[in-house]
Amino acid sequence: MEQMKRTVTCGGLTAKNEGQTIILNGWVHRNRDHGGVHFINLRDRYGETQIVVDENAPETLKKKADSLKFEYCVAMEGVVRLRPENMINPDMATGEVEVSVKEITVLNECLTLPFMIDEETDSNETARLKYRYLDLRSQGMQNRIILRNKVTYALREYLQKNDFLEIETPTLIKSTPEGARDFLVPSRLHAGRFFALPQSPQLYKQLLMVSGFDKYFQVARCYRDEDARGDRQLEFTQIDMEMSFVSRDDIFKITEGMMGHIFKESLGIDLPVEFERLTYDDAMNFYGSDKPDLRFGMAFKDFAPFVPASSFSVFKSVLEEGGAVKALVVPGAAADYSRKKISDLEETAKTYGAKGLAWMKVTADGLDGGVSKFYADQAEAICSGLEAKEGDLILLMGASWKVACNSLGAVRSRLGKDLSLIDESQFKFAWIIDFPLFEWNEEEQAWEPAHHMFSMPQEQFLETMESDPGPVKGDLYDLVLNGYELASGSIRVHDPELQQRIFNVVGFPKEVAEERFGFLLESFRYGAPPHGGIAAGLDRLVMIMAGKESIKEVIPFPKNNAGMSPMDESPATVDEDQLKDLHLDIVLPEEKSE
RNA sequence: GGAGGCGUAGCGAAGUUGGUUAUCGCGCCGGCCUGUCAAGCCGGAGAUCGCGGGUUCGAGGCCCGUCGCUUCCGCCA
Repeated sequence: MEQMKRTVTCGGLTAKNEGQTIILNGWVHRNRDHGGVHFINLRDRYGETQIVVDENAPETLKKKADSLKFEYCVAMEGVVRLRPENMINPDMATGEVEVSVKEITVLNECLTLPFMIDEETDSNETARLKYRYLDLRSQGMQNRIILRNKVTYALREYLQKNDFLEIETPTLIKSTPEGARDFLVPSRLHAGRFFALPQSPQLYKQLLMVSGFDKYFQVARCYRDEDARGDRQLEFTQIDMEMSFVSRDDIFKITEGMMGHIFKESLGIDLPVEFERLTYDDAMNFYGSDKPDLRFGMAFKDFAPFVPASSFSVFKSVLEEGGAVKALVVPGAAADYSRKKISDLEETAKTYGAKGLAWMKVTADGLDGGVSKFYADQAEAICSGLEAKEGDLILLMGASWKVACNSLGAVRSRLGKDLSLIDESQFKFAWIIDFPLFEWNEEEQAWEPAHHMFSMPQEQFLETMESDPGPVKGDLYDLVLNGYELASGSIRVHDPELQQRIFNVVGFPKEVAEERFGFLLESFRYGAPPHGGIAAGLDRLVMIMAGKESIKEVIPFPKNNAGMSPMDESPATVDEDQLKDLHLDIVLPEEKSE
């Protein structure tokens, strides 16, 4: 092997190398035998090079070239030469040159592939995950893993330059049952006790603030034992940050700077210096989502003013019950949207709890179709109020405020895709600010934290927090990008008294708080600085940058949506002895009878 | 936990209102070919149509059940 070690990579040859004798190591990407002349594309992660076996090559060499199959790992020695003028391949980085091969060594053969290794693998996901090491050979996966590396490199570079320290926090920690379900790790040394894997380094990064590490970050692996989705995995990576002596705007600034640096360094794209800001209320009222895709418009209009004068009773009772009636004007869609297509949209709305989706079309003479007869006499006022023009489709949603927003928001998102309103090349960031701190839980008949309990209420609500929790806004913020929640953070509570007041509002017993995170609360009594932070999903960020719709496309070895790995077949059963060590008995759920 | 979609050769797909030997492309095997770069041409092998049951003279297509995957809701920041 020693003498067939590569002297150059498959992406490294240009006209400048003409005449050099070189050795390449790589994989057989394509093999084209023309009888006389024979071409082999050799590939490694740096690129591809065309190898030529000339017609006057020795028979043994020709035979050897002929025996090479897809993905054989080979070493080739040869001479770099310029391709004939008319044979230059402009689509290939090394397209000016080719290597006239003198010796071929097969380093390892390859079985018949389960799928072809192309630009992108078009095989089913299970096969891709089972043979992930092959899937990762595709150009697309290689590019995305390389992009991911560029992103983590750039963010570390930026944060280090801004005096942040990268500090590791433990991944065997105490379970906190609030929020997502924890992954548990049984303790061998302490029978009946468990560690949890962190859902985030939240408590530890706050403790680091108490310790005086005033600018912290970590590329942190986090775990949540919840059902997976296209943009959610059991384990995922967060760009976790925390700062002391800062306000919300300081955190925005450093995050904007970091994103700017990441996009510039890894994609060559200039982002705006500051991102747009949108309150939670506006995001919900206008786009029906707390993570709106702002690459297209179609903001909702309020339809409530037109309800009382009409005899359409459904909307009337919605308003009487304190709900909302919202309108979505779809420009020029009246002709294209048949009853069938509108009822498809209605189905989308229904998955979000809506009971129906009303509609009407704007014609030259007023309103037509759907519920138009109830609003005929207000046609002019409605059209000017909603800024609707002839040929537009008006969709109307009446429901509780939240259902109306969410369901019409889902319809808007779908229309954005269906009508190709989205410029896929755009990256549209926005801050969503002023989230409510508390949410009313109808079932429990109690207030609960909208996010978590450690976020600071905004100053102007401090006095009325207990008497009227509903309107209390927190110093909470999300960063959204193209319709995805990319990052989430808050200014934290660092005052033990204020923290206790928040526990009281959500009915969180003092003893339980003491038992769960007493160590954090105690630390606040030792001169804890005011602090706040943010955590951004690295997988989601890279996914969006790569133009993909699943984070599995940017994670080297992801689980499938059932939370399993088809490659190693984990999770798996373990030996009795292991269970015994851990003091565990397995009780499987009973078989369904019948 | 719930809803929709999918399951046909190693991979990707087609398969009309149910009707002989289940079709196509890629890959695989054999042969031909002096410049291709998704090479081309000729030939060949390869499928109990996810599994189980039912309706029918006859099921890849219809019905019921079941399993798997997938998208979404719930859940989750």
